[in-house]
Amino acid sequence: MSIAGEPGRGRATAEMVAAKANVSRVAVSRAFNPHTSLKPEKRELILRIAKELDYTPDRAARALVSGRSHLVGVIVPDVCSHWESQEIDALTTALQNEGFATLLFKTRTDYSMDEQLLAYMRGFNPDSVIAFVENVKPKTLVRFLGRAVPIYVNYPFENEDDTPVAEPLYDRLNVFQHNGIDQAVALLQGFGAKRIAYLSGLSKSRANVSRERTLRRVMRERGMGEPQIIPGDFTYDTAYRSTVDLFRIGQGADAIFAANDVGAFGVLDALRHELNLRVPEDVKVVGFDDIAQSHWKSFNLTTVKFDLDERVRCLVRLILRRLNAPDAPSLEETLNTRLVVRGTVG
Amino acid sequence: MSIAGEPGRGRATAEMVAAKANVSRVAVSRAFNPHTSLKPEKRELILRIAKELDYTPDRAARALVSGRSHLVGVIVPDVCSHWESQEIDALTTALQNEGFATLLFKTRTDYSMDEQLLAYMRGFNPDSVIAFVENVKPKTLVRFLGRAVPIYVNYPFENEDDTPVAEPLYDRLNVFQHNGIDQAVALLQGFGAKRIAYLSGLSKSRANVSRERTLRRVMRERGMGEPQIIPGDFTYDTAYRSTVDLFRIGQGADAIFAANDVGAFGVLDALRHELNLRVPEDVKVVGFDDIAQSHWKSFNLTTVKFDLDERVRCLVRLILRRLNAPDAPSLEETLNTRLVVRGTVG
DNA sequence: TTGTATGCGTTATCAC
DNA sequence: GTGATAACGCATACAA
Repeated sequence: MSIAGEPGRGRATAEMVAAKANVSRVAVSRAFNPHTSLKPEKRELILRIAKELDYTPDRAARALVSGRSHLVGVIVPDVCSHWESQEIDALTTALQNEGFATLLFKTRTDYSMDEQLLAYMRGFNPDSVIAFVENVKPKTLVRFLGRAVPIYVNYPFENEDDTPVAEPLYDRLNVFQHNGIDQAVALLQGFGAKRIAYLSGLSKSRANVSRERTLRRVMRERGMGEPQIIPGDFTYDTAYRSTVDLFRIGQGADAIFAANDVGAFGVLDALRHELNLRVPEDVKVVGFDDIAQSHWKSFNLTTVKFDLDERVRCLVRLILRRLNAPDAPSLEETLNTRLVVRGTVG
Repeated sequence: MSIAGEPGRGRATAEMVAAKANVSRVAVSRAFNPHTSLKPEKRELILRIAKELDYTPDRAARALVSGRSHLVGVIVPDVCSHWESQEIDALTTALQNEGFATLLFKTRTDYSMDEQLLAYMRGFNPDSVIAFVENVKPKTLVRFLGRAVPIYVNYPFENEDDTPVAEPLYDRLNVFQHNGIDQAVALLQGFGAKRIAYLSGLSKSRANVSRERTLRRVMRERGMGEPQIIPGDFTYDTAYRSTVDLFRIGQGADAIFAANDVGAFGVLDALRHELNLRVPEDVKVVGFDDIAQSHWKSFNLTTVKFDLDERVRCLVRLILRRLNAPDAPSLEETLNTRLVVRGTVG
């Protein structure tokens, strides 16, 4: 079972393949780079021998000379948060299909991201970086990226000056939340809800702030007054406590719009198991995200949905476009939201 | 467009730092490798200049010559499956602290893993690989790993010949499930359960087979006869359907032991919302994993727990031990389970 | 179409 | 303790 070159441990190298195929080392390199010119039969031969020897080009070496690591850094505060884990999953699959690998970096859950982590990350030379964190300014991030251009998932505010800034360069996925929120409020209104409470997410989060502002505007447009804001941080436990407080200490509400699905679960459990209220008869509940659990019978949650697959496609497209045109000005993609109606409003 | 030597785009190199600090390029390299000998003041100076220039050693170049990529490959079928996402999260944090980055690879959910993915992964030259998949034999995996030694999470069977095999070399984390299962069955027995059903996980899964066998043995030892096996695949939906079938078509049960927590959630929802049975009065339920959701009020699940932190520590220890002794024989670590008692048994 | 020569940024091996 | 020099494995400009 031993072969010339002995690839038992320590991988086969291009040189070994070249030797066995009676070609030059360069030919082997070319065989693995589709756009180069090489006689088809020769390429075929080389690829066959390579397979025999279990040879794959070393990406570290390739990265060194080509300046492409084929690594995409993903910075997350929490891998196991439901929405993010679904997004990482889909993103990894999509990137894999394009020949990239996902490199995971974890920040602290409080959204802080120190320069040490950034410097550490840069050492791996990612071709691109997707930041799920929101507290780090592009200006800071860019310093640590070498040639990579960061991608931000952006939740545009109402009335915000949105002209792209030239410096520093970063690409954006703009997620417009208006449609879904408007549909949700219309549904609530149609079922007679008057007093709507908004269970906030982390106050630092742009996604949260944007949701709250949009909700405010939509309700105003529909002549429904102001939503009552109750404190939250995207977690189940806080949502649970806040809901109990809203009804035990505060004035209660006809409907609760939660900043995310997991928070909505906490709301539901508090309403049903602690406050003995019926959903949707006594209180209606709407979430945000449409994570996989939302269709579970315990929750059966009406929620504002992102299209995950479309979202991932946008991100991958941004990466590829940027790699094809490293000097292009700021790139953008756009995504919308829509309402998924289940059992918690009615 | 941009000026070379300027750290704006295109990172600073060791040479630039050397020039600015008036030292040799080699000194810069040494400054970043703690165990090398360098006059402390000199090291300090270099590190300061490096910080000024935002310099970090390029890991691709370093990997090329040192043979260490500081990349740990993690192969998962499903990032968003609850237990795995928690494990990936903890693992990434732990690895990051040791200077490694997590490289994510996704297999198909059906546990298949083709050689194309393996070859692809190997190109990145991971220092170590942790396989959460169970259908790939070490013998196959090793072919694609170069110098890395794979780590398997192993669920030893009862009465299994467990002498480590010399060839191929791989390291193992042995998870003994007996303690937790025994405690769970004792609790069920203490509360008078006689007919226990086991909601199976994927039948191909070693973890599942081991759980089932251990449950069988524990029940036999306690004079409780055989468990009834109902089909499952670790998902909520299948668990839900199987539970309904068990009571509508089959004979029902006093208690259901689910192969994982998510399955147990499906069981709970089916019992309460579809079959109008009370838990734990009519039917008792036990899960496996103790994921974060299990303490949620909707579920409040009694479950067999792995200690996640301990598990991650074991994995990291295996990686470090192996890197320190690449030629050592098969390494092992051991982990136990225990019962977490909540509200679904009583 | 093919081969030769060079360089990518770093660490290891020697000398001193 | 320090510096020159040689790898590491690959891709590309250039010459043939």
